[in-house]
Amino acid sequence: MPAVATIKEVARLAGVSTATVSKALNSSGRVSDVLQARVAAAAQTLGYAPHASARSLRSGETRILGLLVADITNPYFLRLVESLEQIASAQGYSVLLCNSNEDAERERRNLGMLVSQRVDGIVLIPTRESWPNRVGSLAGLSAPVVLVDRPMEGLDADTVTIDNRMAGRLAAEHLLALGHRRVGVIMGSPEHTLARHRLDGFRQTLAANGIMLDDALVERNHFTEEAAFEGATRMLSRADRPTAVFATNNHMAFGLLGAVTELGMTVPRDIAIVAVDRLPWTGRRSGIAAIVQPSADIARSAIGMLLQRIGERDEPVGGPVQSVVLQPHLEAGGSTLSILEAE
Amino acid sequence: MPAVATIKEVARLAGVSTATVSKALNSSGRVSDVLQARVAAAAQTLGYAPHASARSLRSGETRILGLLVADITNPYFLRLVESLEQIASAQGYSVLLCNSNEDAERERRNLGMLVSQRVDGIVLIPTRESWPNRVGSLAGLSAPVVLVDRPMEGLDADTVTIDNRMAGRLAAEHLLALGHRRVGVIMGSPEHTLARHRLDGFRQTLAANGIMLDDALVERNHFTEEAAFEGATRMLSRADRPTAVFATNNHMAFGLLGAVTELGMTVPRDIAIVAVDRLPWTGRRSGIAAIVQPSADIARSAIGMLLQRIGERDEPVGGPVQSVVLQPHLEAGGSTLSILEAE
DNA sequence: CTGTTAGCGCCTTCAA
DNA sequence: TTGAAGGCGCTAACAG
Repeated sequence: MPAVATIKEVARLAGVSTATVSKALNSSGRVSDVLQARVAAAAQTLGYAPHASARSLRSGETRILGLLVADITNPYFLRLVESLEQIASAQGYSVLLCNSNEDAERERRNLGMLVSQRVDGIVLIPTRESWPNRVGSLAGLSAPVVLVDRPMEGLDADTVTIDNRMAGRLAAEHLLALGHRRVGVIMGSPEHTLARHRLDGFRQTLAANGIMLDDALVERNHFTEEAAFEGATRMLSRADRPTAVFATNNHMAFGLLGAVTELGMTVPRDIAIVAVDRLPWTGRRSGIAAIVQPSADIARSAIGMLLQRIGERDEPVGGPVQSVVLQPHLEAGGSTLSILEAE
Repeated sequence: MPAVATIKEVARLAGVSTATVSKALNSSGRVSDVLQARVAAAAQTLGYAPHASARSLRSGETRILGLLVADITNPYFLRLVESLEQIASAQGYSVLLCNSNEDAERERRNLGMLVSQRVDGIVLIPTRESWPNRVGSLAGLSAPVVLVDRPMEGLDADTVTIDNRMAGRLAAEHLLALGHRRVGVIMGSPEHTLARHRLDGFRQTLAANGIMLDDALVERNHFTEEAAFEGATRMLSRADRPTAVFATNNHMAFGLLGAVTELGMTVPRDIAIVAVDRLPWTGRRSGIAAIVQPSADIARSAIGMLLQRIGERDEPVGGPVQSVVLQPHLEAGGSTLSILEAE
């Protein structure tokens, strides 16, 4: 296993100085065509590839972005990672992927690693739990951070989120339009802003249409599929069970779907479901209506803001913190149970 | 945005030399308890984090592994990435993620990037198409490479694959046990070893049980969901359509599933399906039997072999090339259509 | 247009 | 036990 050639070896082979090699290969500074060609040839034959560590030690930039994701098993975050990688790559950045697995301590360690790596910027989907002085640590970071999906109280950082109240509202409007009156909600912990906003939007829209959301039909669980499964089983076993259910994210929807199947029910024949985020690879044919978060747009915004901050790095003052809020949209798939037709 | 503190600043604050700081923080060499504590305190207050680039320039290792994945939209590869990240992380390695998107040219560029980054090792799931001198380039690499899932003709590298003939065999045995006689296959291009092996195992097992696979019921398509959808639609529209279908991977299964739904059929009521890889997050309840590839084990083997090579780096000769073949297993889910019961 | 030089931050001799 | 010095590979500044 020979080590990769260095600039010095290229220089020797081409019969020039290392500075000339550098200039030739980076098209910086003037180099005569003859030497240009000779250097290129030498680099070619040696299979030269510049040593990124040496270069970033010198230049102070790594052309790497850190992706610190709370939970990569969430299909929505996964699609986000996919988009982020693609967009970063198109802009000439590589991507260091870290999964915190909803573990605060892992997030802390991963962040330290990204700092050590001197990544040029960080896309952070924070864990639900925090760790000691998280806000302070993030604020003191030398690399710009953009927060995605989950905003963070007190942190003065760029943010990309969706309008979660609107997500709830779209879900409610969809079910109302189909004639549903008795509806349930499978959600995670109401202590988390995001889930609460989705519920609020849902409830308020129902209320505005004269329907009072029965609190007994709001299952507040842990954010796990299992908890959602149990909650949903409970809810659907009631005599006065709802005709439609709103699931506030992918994990909730999977749990709900499991309960539905387990109970011998079929979607959308027996029950209508609207969920935030399309269930991956089954979306349009599952009979489940989805409130879709525009992950490609979110990724584009996030990387865009990051690159802007990176560009500003040497400026005296950075611009004001930006907060982009994107709108989700309904994707009914045309197959949700309609009470109107049934009647 | 202040830059991260350097070892020099820590040294000054602690009133010692940089060498002492280095020794103290890395527990290499002897340092008195007093200085040890003073250094630790200084590092703490300055928020010191060693500059990974400087360190790797010096040490010649990056503690980064490259993940070069052919197609991250394939749920199976995605689960693999998840496992790989987790295992690498547990071993103190970070992960640089690249998606080739089944594009040979992108793979080539990404590989160059990984070389520039001087990653300590590369997990490669190669694209189906090759690029000029791919084998040569990979063979000449200074970092060890482990090939996952798709072996590569002529490349002398460690490999982790599953027994693809066995995958076909398990699928066939499952369907035979359920009493199916007329079965179809939705596969990608037979030019690719992997798909061909799965078909071979399937066909041979049928033959061994006195059943001749009707070649008209083998849809050979591109490896896309769309192509599979079309092929499946064609197959299921026949008068003599099969009672069970084998899909050779996730994309094929999704296409097949789409066709089934589109034609108003239900799984497993109207047709039995067995597919390689569990459809993500729907597996046990979908009525589809899965030939499961043990992704966690595959990831463990791959990282293990890589770390072993990395450990051997300075050795005179590396050990012989290893080729691990893992066994898939059937996960029927108890809900596949049984012809026996139906009769 | 080309080459020499210095230094980015770190770790590892080697000498005290 | 501690510190001084050199060099990993690269590029920007300057000198020729």
